[in-house]
Amino acid sequence: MDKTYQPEQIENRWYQRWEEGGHFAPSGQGAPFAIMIPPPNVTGSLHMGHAFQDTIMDTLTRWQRMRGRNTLWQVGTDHAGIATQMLVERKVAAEEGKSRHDLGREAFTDRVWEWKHESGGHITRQLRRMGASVDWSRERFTMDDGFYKAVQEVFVQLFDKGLIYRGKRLVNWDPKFETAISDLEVENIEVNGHMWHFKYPLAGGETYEYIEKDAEGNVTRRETRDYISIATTRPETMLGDGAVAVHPSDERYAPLIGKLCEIPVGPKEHRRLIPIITDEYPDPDFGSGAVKITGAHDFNDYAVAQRNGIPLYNLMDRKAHMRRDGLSYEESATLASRAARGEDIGDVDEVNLVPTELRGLDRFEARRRVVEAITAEGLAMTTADAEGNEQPLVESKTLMQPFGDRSGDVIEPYLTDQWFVAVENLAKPAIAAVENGDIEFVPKNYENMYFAWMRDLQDWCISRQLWWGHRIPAWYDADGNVYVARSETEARNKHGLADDVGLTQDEDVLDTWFSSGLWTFGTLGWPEKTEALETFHPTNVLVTGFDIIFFWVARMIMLTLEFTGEVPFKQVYVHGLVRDGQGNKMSKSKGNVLDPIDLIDGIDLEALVEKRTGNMMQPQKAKAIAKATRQEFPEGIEPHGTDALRFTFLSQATTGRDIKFDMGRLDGYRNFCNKLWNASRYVLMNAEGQDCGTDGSEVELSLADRWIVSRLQQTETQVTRAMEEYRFDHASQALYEFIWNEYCDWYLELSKPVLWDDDATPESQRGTRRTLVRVLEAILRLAHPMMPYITEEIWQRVAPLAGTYRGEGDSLMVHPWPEADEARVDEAATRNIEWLKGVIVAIRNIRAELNIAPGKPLEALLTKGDASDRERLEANRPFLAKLAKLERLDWLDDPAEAPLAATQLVGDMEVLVPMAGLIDKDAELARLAKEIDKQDKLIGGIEKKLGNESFVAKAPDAVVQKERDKLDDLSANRRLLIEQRDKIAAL
RNA sequence: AGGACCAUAGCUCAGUUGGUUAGAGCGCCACGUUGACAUCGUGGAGGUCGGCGGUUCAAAUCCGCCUGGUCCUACCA
Repeated sequence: MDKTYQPEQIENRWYQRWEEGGHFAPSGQGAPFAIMIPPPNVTGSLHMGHAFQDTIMDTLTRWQRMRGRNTLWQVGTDHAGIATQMLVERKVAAEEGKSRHDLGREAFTDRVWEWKHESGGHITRQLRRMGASVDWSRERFTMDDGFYKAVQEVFVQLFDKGLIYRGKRLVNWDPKFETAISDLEVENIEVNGHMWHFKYPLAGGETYEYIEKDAEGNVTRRETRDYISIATTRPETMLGDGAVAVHPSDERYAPLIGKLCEIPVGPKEHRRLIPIITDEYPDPDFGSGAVKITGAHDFNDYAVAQRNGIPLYNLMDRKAHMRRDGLSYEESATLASRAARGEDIGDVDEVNLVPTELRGLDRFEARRRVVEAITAEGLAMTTADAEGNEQPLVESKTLMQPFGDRSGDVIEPYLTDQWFVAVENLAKPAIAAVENGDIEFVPKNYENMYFAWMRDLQDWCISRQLWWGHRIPAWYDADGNVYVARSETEARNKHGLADDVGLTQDEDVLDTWFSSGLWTFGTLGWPEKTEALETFHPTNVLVTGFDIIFFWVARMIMLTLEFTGEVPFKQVYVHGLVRDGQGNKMSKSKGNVLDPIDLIDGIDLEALVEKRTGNMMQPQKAKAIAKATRQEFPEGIEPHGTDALRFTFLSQATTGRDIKFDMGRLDGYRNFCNKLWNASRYVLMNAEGQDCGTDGSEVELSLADRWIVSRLQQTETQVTRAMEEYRFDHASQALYEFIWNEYCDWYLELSKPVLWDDDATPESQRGTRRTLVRVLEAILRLAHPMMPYITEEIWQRVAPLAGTYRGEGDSLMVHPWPEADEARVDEAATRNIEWLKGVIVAIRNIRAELNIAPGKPLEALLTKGDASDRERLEANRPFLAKLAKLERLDWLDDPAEAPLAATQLVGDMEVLVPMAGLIDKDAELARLAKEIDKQDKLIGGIEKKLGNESFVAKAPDAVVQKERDKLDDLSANRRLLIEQRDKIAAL
C-alpha cells in the first residue's frame, strides 16, 4: 500500500468492477427496499445539491443492501421541458443563427433528441463518480416509450373521470418562452416601480360631491368632482378595463354606482365608457378606494370580472406586445361601450382595444406612452410640490413583480385556452395520507408546509406551449370538438369518427411535472402489472429538497394514490440547500459555485477562475469574482476524493436545514481517510503472513482486545440507530470518533507492546492480531455505506486475513452490516482501559505542565490507591511503560515517603512524577494557585446547591448523590493541590 | 401581512425525555519527525449557550416577549 491515500487511483476502478459484477441490481432475500432517484435533467450536470442528495441515497441504499434487504435504487433522467428546450434553442441560435420557428417543430425536436443523446451521458457519468450504486440496467427517461405510455394512460383516464378539463382561463404567461407556466414557476421579486393616479371622467360631464371623512366622522375634504380617481401600477392595461369597482360600504362613491365613466386613453372621439360597480374586493382605505377592473390582465380583477359579468378584453399577444390582430380600435371600442351598457356582444376575442398607434408595441413602451398621453391631457391626479406647484401624482413604490424562474422575464397574466387538472378530489386523499401517517415527512415540520399548500390548492395548469415534452393526447375536428384518447386511431374508434373526418392533434405538451409525477410507478412498468411494481411499490423513502415539495412531492402523492391506490413512498426525507461557506446560495452569477467533481479531483487556480468567470458578460463582475476566488483558494483546490466529499456531506446533514459547505471539514475528512488508510497499513504490516487466529481455534484476548471489541459493539449500535433516524451527522461522527480516537489513538498503540516486545507471548500476539484484523474488517463494513471506495480497497486486503473473504470477485458491498452483539460488551475490560488511559494522560499532563520533552524517559510512582489499582499496575506495566515513555514505574506503599513530585489523581490513586529540582518554582506555584482557585469555584457551586433545602428535598436522590460524589472528588483534588503547593512553597 | 426555521468557541456544527466542570472538527498557541500516518502526535488557550422576563429545587434545553438572520406563502389596485 502507498504511504498516503491516493483516492484517484482506486475510485474509477472500483466503480467499474461493482457495476460489472452486477452488484447494483436488487438481489437481497430480505424485505424490499426501494428509493427512486429524483430524476435530474437529462442534459444537466451534477451540482452540489445532487452530490449531497445522491450521497444520502447511496448511503441508505448500500446500508440496506448490506442488511440483506432486496434493494433497488431506481435511476433515470427527466426531459425537463422548458430548461432543455431553452438550452437547445440557444444552441441552435448560436450555431446556425436560427430560431426554433425557422426549423419547425419536427426538425427542432429532432435537434433536442440529438442533444439528449450527445450530452445525456454527462450527468450519469458524474453520478458514477459519486459512487452511486443505482441499478443502471433499469435506467429510465421520462420520455422513453414505456413512460410515454404511462403518461398517455394517466391523461386519458383523468380526462374520462372528468378530472382534466380544458378552458379559457387567466394563467401565468411567460412571454419569452411563449408558454403558460404554473404558479410555482413564478418567482415574485421586489422591484422599484411606480403608482400613477389618473382621473376617469364621469360620462356626460356629470359631477358629484366628493367627501372624505376621518375616523371620527369629521369631514376632511369636500369638493365637487367630475371624475373618479384611480391608481394603477400598470397604466397600459387601462385599455382593457371593463369596469371600475368600489366597495359597497364606501360612501364617497355611493352616488356613482351604476353610472358610467370614461377611460382616459385612446383617441378622444372613441373614448370608451365603463360602469362603476360594487364588489367586496376594493379596500376603501387603500389609494382612492376605487379600482379599475382589467379582467384579462390581473388575477384579482379576473375574479371580480367573473363575479360581475364584466367582459375580459385581451390586449396582448403571445410575446406580450400590444395586439395587432382583430377588429379596428374604432369597431372594438364601439362594441365594448355597448357591452358596458349591458348589451350582450357575444365573443370578445376579436375585440382589440389597443389604439392604432400603440399596436405592436412592447408592453413597457405602451405603458410609457399611455402615461405620457394622459398626463399631457391633464387627466393625471396632481399634488403640490415643495414650491406649491401642482405636479402629476406618481408614487415611487416597491412592488412584487412576477418573474419566470427560467426565463427571468416579467410574467403576464394572460387569457388563453389551457388544460387543467381539477385537483380538489385528488388533494383530499393526498392530505389524508400524510395525516394518517401513511406518508411521513422527516423532519416532521414540513408536513405543515405541505398541508397549508394542499388545502389551498388551485387547479393545476398542465399544458405548455412548448415543443419538447409529452404532446397532449387530444385531437380536434374541424368544428373544434375535442377527442381525448391514447392515439388518433383510438380517438376515431371511441367516437365512431369516419376516416374522412380530419383530426389534428393538440399542439401543446404537458408540464414536465405531470410526467415526473408518475415517477415511482411509471418507472416500474405501470400500467402493466409488473413484478417490479408488485415488489418495490410503494417505495420506502423519497430523498428530496424542500424546494420541490410542491412541484413534485405533492403531485406524486396525488397522482400515485389515484392510479395505484398506494402512496408513492412511506417517508419523505427532506434536506436543505447546499450553500457556500458564508451561507450564500451558490449561483453562477455570484461566482461562488463549487463543482463536486472539482472537489473530488482537484482543480488548479487558473482553471477554477476561468470556470467561474468564463461566460461572464460584465468584466467588472468577472474581475471581482476572480479576485475573490484567488483569495479563497490561493492554491486552487487539491484532490480530496469522493469518500471525503461524501463524508463531509453526511457529517453536515442535519435534518431539514440548509448546509453551509465547509472546506475545512472536507480537508479534515480527507485526512480522516488518510488516517484509516494508514491504520490499515499498520494492521497489514503486522498481520499479513502471520497467525491471526482466524482458523477457528480458541484465542486468548487481552483486556485491550476485549475493550476495543466492546467499544465496537457500542459504535455499531450507535451508527445503526443514527442511520435509522436519518441522522447521518451522528452516524458519521460516531464512526469518526471510534476509528480515530479509540481504534487508532489507543488500540493500535496498545497493540504495539504486544506485537513488538520480546517477552510478549505468541498466544497474546495471536489474540491481538486477530482483534486488529477483525475490528478493522468490521470498521470497513460499518463505514462502507458512507465511504464506499476506500473501504472496499482496504477490505480486499483485510478480509482474507479476517477470514471473511469469499474468493475471487467478492465485494464488501454484499457483506453483512455489522450488528452489535450485546454479549461482547465488556464492562470490566472497559474499566481497566479507562484506568490505563487515565494514568497515561496524567503522566502526559505532567510532562506538558513541567515542559518535559515528550520523548524523555521518566520515572513515575503510583500511590494511595487500593488493591485493584495495584493489580492493574502489574497487568498494564508494559503498556504504561511504552505509551507514557517510562523507564521506571513503581508502587509506593507509604504516601508519606513520596518525594517532591508533580501529582495527578486517577480515581483515588495518585500518579507521581518526581521533579528532581528541574522545575520553575514560581511558575508552578502560579499554576497551582490558578488550579486551586478553579476547584474552589466548582466546590462553591456544589456546596451552594447542596445547601439548598428544596434541592435536597425535591431533586431525585440519584441527582443529589451525584452532586455529593462530585463534591468528594473535587475536595480530594483540592487537598492534593494544596499539599503540592505547600511542598513547593517550602523549597 | 401570515407562517416556518435558526441564533452555542474565531469559523462550520453537535447537544436525545430539563440535572455534563457545555462538546467535536477546522483554525490558533506550545512542544515533538519514537519503527501506520506531519493529510501526524501530545498538551493548551478560547463560550455569562442572541437579549429580557417566566415556570422549576434545577433551564443551552420548557413558556412568553424582544432583537437579528434565512426562507416560504399571500399580497392592495
